[in-house]
Amino acid sequence: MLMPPDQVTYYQTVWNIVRQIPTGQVATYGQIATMIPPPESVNPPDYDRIAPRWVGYAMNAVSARDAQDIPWWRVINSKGGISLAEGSQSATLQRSRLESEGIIFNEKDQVDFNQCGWNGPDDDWLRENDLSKPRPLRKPPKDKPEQMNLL
DNA sequence: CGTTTGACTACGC
DNA sequence: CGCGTAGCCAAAC
Repeated sequence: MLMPPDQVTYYQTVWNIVRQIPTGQVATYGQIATMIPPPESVNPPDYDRIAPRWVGYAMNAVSARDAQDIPWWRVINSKGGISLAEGSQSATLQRSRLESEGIIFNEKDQVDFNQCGWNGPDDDWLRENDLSKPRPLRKPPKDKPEQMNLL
């Protein structure tokens, strides 16, 4: 079996992660990038800024055929907005699909990560796939002010 | 074949 | 907060 180029591996890793995003939740490009170990050719400090773009390339490379298999619309940018060209057919489709999953966009066309942000795959899945745990997008709800948790 | 252009993000003003 | 920029992979011009 032929060994695929690194790029193919990277893209497939991205797609595998995107497949794990549950209905009604969203992940960011940067969040997905932090799960994937940096290639040796990249300086680790640079990786955090470079890799999110690679995730964007991977999403751009999702073919129409694969799109059935990959919930590409659940990947948005770090500001909580849709990165596709505003007004484009793709952007409209992405937003409508998210809204049909119950996701709310505010007046600035951004979602609330505390409400719909994804905190990453299960630990078991991450371990099986040799991936790192991402920074959670959704902070633990402090809905009980009277109950102060341990620091 | 050099240039441009992205589905990005952290950081410095 | 908003704006500009660096960082750098591929694919389309």
